[in-house]
Amino acid sequence: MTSPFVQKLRHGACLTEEDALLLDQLARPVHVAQAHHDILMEGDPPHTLTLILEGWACRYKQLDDGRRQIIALFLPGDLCEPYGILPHFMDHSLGAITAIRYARIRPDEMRALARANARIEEALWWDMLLQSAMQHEQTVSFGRRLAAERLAHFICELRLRLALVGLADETGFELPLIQSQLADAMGLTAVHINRTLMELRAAGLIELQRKQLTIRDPEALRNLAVFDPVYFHLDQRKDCNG
Amino acid sequence: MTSPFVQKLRHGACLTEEDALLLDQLARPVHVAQAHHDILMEGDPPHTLTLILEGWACRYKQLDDGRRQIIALFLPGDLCEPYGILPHFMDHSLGAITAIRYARIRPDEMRALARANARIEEALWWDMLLQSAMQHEQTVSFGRRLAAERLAHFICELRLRLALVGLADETGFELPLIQSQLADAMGLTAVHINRTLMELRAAGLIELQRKQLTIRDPEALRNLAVFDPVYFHLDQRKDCNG
DNA sequence: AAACGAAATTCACATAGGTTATTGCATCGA
DNA sequence: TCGATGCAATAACCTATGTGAATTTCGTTT
Repeated sequence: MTSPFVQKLRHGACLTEEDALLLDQLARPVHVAQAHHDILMEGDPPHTLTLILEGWACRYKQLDDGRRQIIALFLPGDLCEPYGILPHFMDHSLGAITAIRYARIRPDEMRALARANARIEEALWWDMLLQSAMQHEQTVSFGRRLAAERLAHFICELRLRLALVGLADETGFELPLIQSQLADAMGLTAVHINRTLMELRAAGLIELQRKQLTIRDPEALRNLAVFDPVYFHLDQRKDCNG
Repeated sequence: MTSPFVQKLRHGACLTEEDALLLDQLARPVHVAQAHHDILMEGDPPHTLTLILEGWACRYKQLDDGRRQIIALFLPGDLCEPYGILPHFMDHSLGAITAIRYARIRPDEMRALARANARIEEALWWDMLLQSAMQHEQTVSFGRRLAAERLAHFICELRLRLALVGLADETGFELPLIQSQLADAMGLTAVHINRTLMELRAAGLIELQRKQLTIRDPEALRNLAVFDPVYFHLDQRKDCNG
């Protein structure tokens, strides 16, 4: 079984078996965190990068009056910070959504590996390109998409991200977020998430029960979202041949 | 006169005179673009990084029905893409807001320079950290801040960014955006930007006439925005001595 | 100074989404 | 079996922001 980290990075560059091994060796030892617990809090010195191995986590900020915004979701294989630098102090928190397994990686080691291995370096840069492109789409969603479009886009993007690490197929995936977490992730309220979910259900686009999201009509969902996956830059990889 | 690029990067790492020279030599030749013209359009192959030398530019996306979202503003000294990688095809457009002067830099040259010079590498990573932190704040703004808070935050952030390159002081700066551009940048409509601007004026926080933004009450503005500049990570630089 | 066009301002009205509260339904531990 | 508890669903009402016009101001050109 290849790790989700390697599995994801292979979409950005051609990695050999040896490259895969080098990456996986960095990702030790394995740590765990319980659901709803913080891995890092705003103001903490991070010391290491965080790599999610299993489960879901998120980057979030909380305003003084309690308003909370989830800035990014992290799935298996996701690096929670750009690989080359750590801030002295966190300007946001990193929280586990489900129970998670994760690794802590020192950025100087990551940098040394990238410097020594052009394929790995390429893969890591591609990953940053994708992270940043997803941030851009999020700005577009929050700024200009209606709730239903926004939710549809979110589902399409999540499905593709999970598919890259073998955790989703055409028909759906496991979505471990409750509606208030969805709300915090989408810049809406829980009540409105509920309404919008109902709307998508009524339109026959999705189903969602017991944390299992089923996409009933993929094309209609993509159309509503105007989801175009070019921003994943899956064309960046040179052909991997012998 | 040090270039705005070097001037900005000096906030992220200690650069010698020689480092500054190396960076400035990369940034040649100089190109120009007229106000309102696109430098790169969605779908174009970019070939080079874009470095803004003078004037304002922006990253934006346009939806099919005309809705437009400005994703980021680029000021003098700003690199419009992460320095180490270019997508094969742009997933967004890059447009000049004012007339601009800019340089085109090949990412392999940028990477080579960073690899050869640890101070420059550090500075570039800090710049990426800042870019990404600003994106996070934008998500918080769009998701959870009311129009007046959002606008106030935007002004505080812009002022600080411009101050880093000597283009703003405590009292204000030149803001070359018309209200419909402000609207596209903040995920609001021009009418509501107008209302909100009026509100901030009426509260005695700002003035804005003939593209000159004056901050009348900096503290009140910061309070309204709950603006905390820790996310600029201005503490990252090791002390620069002898 | 007149004339023009772009931008700012204002108005009346519409609506997407927020707020607060209630209900029902699982699940779970005692 | 019985409350707790957490979450989904829904309802009634509210408000921040959007929409689609005027109308006014202002900078620029003639």
